[in-house]
Amino acid sequence: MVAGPLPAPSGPGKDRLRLWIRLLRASRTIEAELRERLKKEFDTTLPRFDVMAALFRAPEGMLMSDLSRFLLVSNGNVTGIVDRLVSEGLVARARRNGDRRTSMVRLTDEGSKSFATMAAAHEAWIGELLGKVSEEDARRLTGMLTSFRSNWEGRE
Amino acid sequence: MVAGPLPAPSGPGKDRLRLWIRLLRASRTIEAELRERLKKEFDTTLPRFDVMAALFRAPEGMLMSDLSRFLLVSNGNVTGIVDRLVSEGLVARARRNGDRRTSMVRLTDEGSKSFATMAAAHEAWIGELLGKVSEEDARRLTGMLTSFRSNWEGRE
DNA sequence: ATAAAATATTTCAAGCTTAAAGTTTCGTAC
DNA sequence: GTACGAAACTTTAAGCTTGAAATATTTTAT
Repeated sequence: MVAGPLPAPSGPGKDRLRLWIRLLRASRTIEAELRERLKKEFDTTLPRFDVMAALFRAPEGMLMSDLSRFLLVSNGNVTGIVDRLVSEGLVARARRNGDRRTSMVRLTDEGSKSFATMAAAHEAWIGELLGKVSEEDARRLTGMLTSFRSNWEGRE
Repeated sequence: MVAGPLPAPSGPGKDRLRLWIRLLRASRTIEAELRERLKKEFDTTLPRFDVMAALFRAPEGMLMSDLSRFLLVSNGNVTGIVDRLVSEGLVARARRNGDRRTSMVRLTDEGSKSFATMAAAHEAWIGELLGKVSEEDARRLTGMLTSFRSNWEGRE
């Protein structure tokens, strides 16, 4: 997946393949840097941060299935991460009146406060890591990725 | 990390943040699709495919440390993946004459044949998943990502 | 009302991942 | 040539990840 430097294959489709490899390497590199900083600065992980970010945007709470769909990860995966966040007091599960299969998951006050701090640092890190991308280029790149989104995101 | 739709925050740096989120969602979505197909079609995993792809480009073999640096993953990680590939007969470790700490890792004939088949399918999948991206747009996007690479890849 | 299908979630096994600690081997300075 | 630090790997513990199986609850069809 992360093929790279040396040869430079050509032929039909090679440009798309090369694009995919660049895309993957860029996101892996940035992701690794963010993971390391989250660990060092806040003693947390990327998956925990992701879940908290999703919940921060939904003060009324989210269902487990909403979380897993939004985060693009499996159902069982979210269970474990939420379990750990609950045991750390950052997230709470609330039984619902109507449907007893589901529970609303939301940030606790502590979780919300904790996330606000991390989010500010996170945004600054992105600004630093993508510093050489001008705001205008960023908008243009975002636009290109957005316009192709329907191609790979079959559902959205 | 994978924040998304609803609100549309603005302010300095928000464009870069939005770019990062798009980048991450694009690569995660495509990655998930590839993982699923590798599993279904070839009963293998993305990490195994990555290792084999790296080795395929280096017929003379690679050191474990070369592999982990190239693939952007930790040293210990590669050990486990290579162990499994060895036990499947797709990869071989060869002791070196000079330095007894290291071993050259390379594809076996079976591994090489197996990879060639998967690589063809893989390239076709990418062509399909990125089908709406014209070859020209692909080259342009690749160029933009490449020109910003030094920003996030401190080493290369 | 009852059975069957659908939904929401958790559990499980296997594998991936990292950071840190441990092992072996090498190079180099005395 | 001995000791010391560096280098290449492996091992370990904890956590992430998936797909599939298991639970529990709700909905739908009869």
